[in-house]
Formats: sequence, structure tokens, C-alpha cells
Amino acid sequence: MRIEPKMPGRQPRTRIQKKNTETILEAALEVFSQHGFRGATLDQIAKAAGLSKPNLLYYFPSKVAIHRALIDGLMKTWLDPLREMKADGDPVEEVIAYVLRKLEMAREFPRESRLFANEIVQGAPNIMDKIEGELKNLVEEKAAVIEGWIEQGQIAPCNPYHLIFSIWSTTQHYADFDAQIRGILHPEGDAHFEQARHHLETLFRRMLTP
Amino acid sequence: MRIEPKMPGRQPRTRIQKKNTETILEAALEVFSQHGFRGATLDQIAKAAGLSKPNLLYYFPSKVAIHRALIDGLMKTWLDPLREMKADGDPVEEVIAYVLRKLEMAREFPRESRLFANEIVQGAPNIMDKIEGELKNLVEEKAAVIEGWIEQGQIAPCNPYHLIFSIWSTTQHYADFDAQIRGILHPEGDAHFEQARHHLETLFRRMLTP
DNA sequence: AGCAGATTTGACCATTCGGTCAAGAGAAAC
DNA sequence: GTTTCTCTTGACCGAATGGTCAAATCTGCT
Repeated sequence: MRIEPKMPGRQPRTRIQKKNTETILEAALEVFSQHGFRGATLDQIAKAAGLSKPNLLYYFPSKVAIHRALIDGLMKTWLDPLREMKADGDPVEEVIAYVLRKLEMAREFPRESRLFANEIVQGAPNIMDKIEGELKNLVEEKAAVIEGWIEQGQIAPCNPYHLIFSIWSTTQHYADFDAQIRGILHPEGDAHFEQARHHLETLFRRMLTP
Repeated sequence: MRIEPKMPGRQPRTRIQKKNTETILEAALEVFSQHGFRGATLDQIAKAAGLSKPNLLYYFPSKVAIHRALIDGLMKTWLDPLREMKADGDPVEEVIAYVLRKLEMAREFPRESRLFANEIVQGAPNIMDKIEGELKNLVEEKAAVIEGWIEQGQIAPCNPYHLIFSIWSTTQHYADFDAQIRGILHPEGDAHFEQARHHLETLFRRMLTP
């Protein structure tokens, strides 16, 4: 006699569970990133996943649970590039490398970027706790590192927080505003990313070189 | 005998029509910018406007018509700061002035910024014609101006298109990602805009000064 | 005042949406 | 093969949503 919900515990137990939860999250990423939380429907996600709607709800208790699981799973990946920026090593090169990693993520994971963008533009109702926790802590830590570089004259003076904001905005722009950029440049595939790479490297190198 | 829809023609004829269409568009801006097109409901807009739902649909034939009217009315305002960037005058100062105008708009009209952001993140389904028309033309025109400045050695070499993208992204970031920024900085009111002003001026001045 | 057209809305409708349920189909342990 | 648990889904439900309509009210004009 079981009182527990149908899908046991938190982690997938069987091979089928593992496969289907992954399929659902992949489909949910596709749909949520394209239409936002409110604009996405369970039917769309179910169709994209090749499953029936009740079957989705066998693996996740609700629409918001799917969304939350997605964001939880993606948050780490999203913050890792900043984590990799180390206090040792050449300061300018560390920042530039961060910029390029972030740009690479915009190219490789545009759906993930748009998922967060959708969420934040609408006031971050479901991730404010993570922003004020994990993210804020990491940013403060790295801002302190940058501040240290400035004090030692290793990079030109600037506001570390706003520097980070500028890096986020310029790089994620290529994912979040992809439609606009393509409407203006009409690039073939990802051809414009090479230009973006060069442009952003120049921008931040000129900004930071003492 | 009238075959025309109830609300005659395109332009408001009476004082009441003028007042109510304005009230509706103001309310729609509030709601659409906060929830996106799909996430916004006619009931929300009606409530925000202080009108009944059928009354909205007396002035506008449908939800999409309200959205379209909003965007049409805002597009000009949105592009004007770039239009004001003139080929004569000091190049670096012209670009900096554009950056600061754009940042000022992010502070004064964050709802408008988020309205466009919502639309573009989701693939710009309703404004792609304007992006590929009006916007593209303007950008190409101004990119040529910047190119001219570079050839004359008045600003440091860079890709004019990507320079414009960087200006858009860094400035609009303060409106579109306001929730994230506030979650990290916890500023009092708009205090952080002064920092942003200084930061972006520095960023683009270092980028462009030959 | 009285008329014509403009404005407003309560009631209603069809569709869509998130979510439930009970019953059936599979897999696996014995 | 039987039992037990896992997995799947067609049918259904209540709420929300975009939109309609006819009737009622208001406004401006003569």
C-alpha cells in the first residue's frame, strides 16, 4: 500500500523514468524558451516530447514543476563560466576568456538563454530566490576579484558589477535577440558569431587594458 | 446604413474615443510589458484601464489589434534616439550621446523596452516586418555613417553593426533585466543608473577613442 | 425636448488550458 | 503463469480566455 505520489521520490529510479524525464525536460526547454512560461502549454510540450499529456503529469506533478526542474537543472551550467574566472592568471585574459565563454554559450545554448531571458523580463517570479542567493553571492565574489585587479593596477578602473552586467548583456544579446539580429544582418547560419567574437574581444580589451 | 465596424475609421473621432483609446493603450502597455502577449489577458487590460472587456473590444477589434496598435505607436519613439545620431559633429561624442539617450530611455520607459524584449525573445512574430524594414534601413544608414568615421580615423576601427548591437544590449539591459539587477545590487530607486551612466560612457569612450 | 448616433455592459458562447481518474498495457520478480 | 508494480492514455472536468450580441445608457445636435 503506497501513499506516495506515483512518481517515486525525486530522482528517476528506472531506465524508463530517466529517459522520459530527460525527454520531457528537453521538450519543455524547446517550448518554454520559445513561448515563455505562460505562453507554453502542456499539450505543446507533450507533443514535442512524443508523449500524452497525462503521461507528462505522471512524471511531473504540474506545469510549474516542469519549469522549476528545468531551471534548477540549468542554473549550474549557466553560472559555471563565471565560476571559471580565476583570481590567478592574467586579469585581462581572464575576463576576455569569460566573455568568449559566455558568447559561446549564447551560440550553443540559445534556448537556455532565452528561457532565463523570458523569466527575468517578466520580473523573475520563479527564480528571484536563486538570483538573490546563488547568483548574487557569485557575482559579489567575482566583483571582489575584479576590484582586487583594479587596485593592483592590472586592469583599468571600472565598476566591476556593471562590467559584469555589460558582459552578460552583450553576449546573451546574440541569443535572446537572435530574431532581431538575423532580421538586420541576414547572416548565413552562425556566420555573424565570428564577427561578434572579434567585436566583443576588442570592446572589452580596450575597456580593460590599463 | 453602416457596414463599417463600430469604431469608425482608424483615427479616433470624438474626445471620448481619443481618451479611451489612450487609456486602453496605456493599460495594455502595462500588462503586455509585464506578462508578454500570451500571458496578458483582456480582463487584466480592461481592469487596468478601468473599462469593461466588451468596451475594449468596442475600440479595438481584438487582442492582437491592441498589441499591434501599441507597437506601431511606439516604434517611432524607439528609433528616434538613433535617428538623432548625426554624421556631422564630433563622432565619439555623437556615439556617446546616443548611448546616454538610450540609457535614459531604459530608465524612463522600461515598459516599452520590455514590450519589445518580450516580442523579440519569442521570435518577433508580430514585428519582423518592421525589423526587416524600418529598423534595418535605419541601422544600415547609421552603420555607413560610422564606417565613414572609421575611414577618416575619427574613431577607432570596429564593426559598426556589432557596435550598435552592443549599445542596444548594454543599455536596454537596465530595463529588460531590471529584476535581476535589483536582485543583485538592491539599489535605492534608480540610484544605480548613475553608475550605469558612468560605466557605459567609459566603456564606449575607451572603445572608440582612436 | 427629442432624435440619431456613440458608448457601455451583463449575459453568454466556444475553445483552450491545467489537471484528474480509472482502466488498460507492459515489465519483471517469483 | 501469476502477481505486482510501473507506465500509458482516452475521457472527462472546472476554470479561464478571447470574443459576441442585444439591450441599455449616454452625448451632442437641432
